[in-house]
Amino acid sequence: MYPNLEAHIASFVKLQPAGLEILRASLKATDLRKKELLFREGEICRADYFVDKGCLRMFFIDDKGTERTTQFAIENWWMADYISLERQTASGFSLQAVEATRVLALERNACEKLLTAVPALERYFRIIRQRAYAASQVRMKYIYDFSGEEMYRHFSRSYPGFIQRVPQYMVASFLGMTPEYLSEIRKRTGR
Amino acid sequence: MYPNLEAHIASFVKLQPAGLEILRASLKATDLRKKELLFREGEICRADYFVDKGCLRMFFIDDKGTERTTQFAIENWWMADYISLERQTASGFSLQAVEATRVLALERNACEKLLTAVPALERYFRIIRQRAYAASQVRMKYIYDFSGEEMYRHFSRSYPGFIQRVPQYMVASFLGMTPEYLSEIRKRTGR
DNA sequence: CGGTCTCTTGACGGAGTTCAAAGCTAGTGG
DNA sequence: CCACTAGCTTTGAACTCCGTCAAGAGACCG
Repeated sequence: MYPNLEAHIASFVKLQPAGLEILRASLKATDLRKKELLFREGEICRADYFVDKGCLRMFFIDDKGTERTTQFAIENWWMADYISLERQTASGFSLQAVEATRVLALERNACEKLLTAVPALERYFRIIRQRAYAASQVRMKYIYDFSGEEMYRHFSRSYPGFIQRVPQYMVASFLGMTPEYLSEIRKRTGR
Repeated sequence: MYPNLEAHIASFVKLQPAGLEILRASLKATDLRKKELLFREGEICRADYFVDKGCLRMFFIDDKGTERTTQFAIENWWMADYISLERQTASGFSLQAVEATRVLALERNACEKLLTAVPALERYFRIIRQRAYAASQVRMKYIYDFSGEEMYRHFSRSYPGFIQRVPQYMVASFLGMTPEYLSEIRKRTGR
């Protein structure tokens, strides 16, 4: 039914057929066109989204009206504003498809019920969240440690090909710099 | 036995007496003096640490030899380098007591066994990790959005009193600036 | 009290931003 | 399938925030 997600879960915990059924019933598959939004700044994040195919980004608009991309999510990543999702309060972010994207949405109430019915998934999400947090610890270190140029070099080495998938101004805002400056760096470092 | 941690867990999940016993047996309480290290950059993070009393910080040394503080943890927070902990590889961080601190250490193997024996704790840690991750999403937003001066104002409003607990150069490095510049900001904004 | 750690001050420099304008590219409709 | 347009990228000059360096003033601990 959802081979990518099911394989992903299976690599962490073993589900009973009954559990798998409940999981499938808890999800809603949605296809998004390029630039389509799952929710907008000020709205509530209603689900945790698994990227089945494609790419999502999280961003907000700063006081000067510029978009600032804080995260990307590609295949096999979950993405949500977890504060907005937990408390059902207005989100400070927007969630958008960077390209044509298929997501599996696990809505808040469905998630609660799912975890009660299939406790083995608590373990799956515990591990997933721990890894996401670990990744953000490392990323924080890069932000503290690297200059703009080092950030770009690190990023383009770690995710070669991803650069082609995303417009450069989004990469720039993700790296915490202006598109103009990224352009200058790319000229210096030879694309 | 460990009233702070046990109350903290109880606010999320209900443990059976037997589970509580196993939990207690899995922990090691350690008292640290000011500046004492739990592990050093290049060593392995062997446990997840719960701050029972006091304050920890995570930091690394940048290429110029300057300490950069990436996180603080106070009472009722867990702290670890989760990549080093999961893979048992060398950590890119050091973990240090900012003041006299009492931690409860949950070592990696003990943690594995504990979670197998008491699956209800998977839920506790899933929620805790999700909140930690949510906090890092918000923090990331501040980092993208705020100037140095705004970061300081936000920080000193959000955690009044914490400033007094921690030397200023650690606050500066946490805010991503030099002590000299923080000093200048404090002069401008009236302490 | 003496020495080390911490905080402050000020002059200077550089990484990165801002603004404006021109060149490209890709998607869209005819 | 081409032409047009809107959006993306590049360039360059002026500017600014913040880091660097160096030196002095406190403050804390033995």
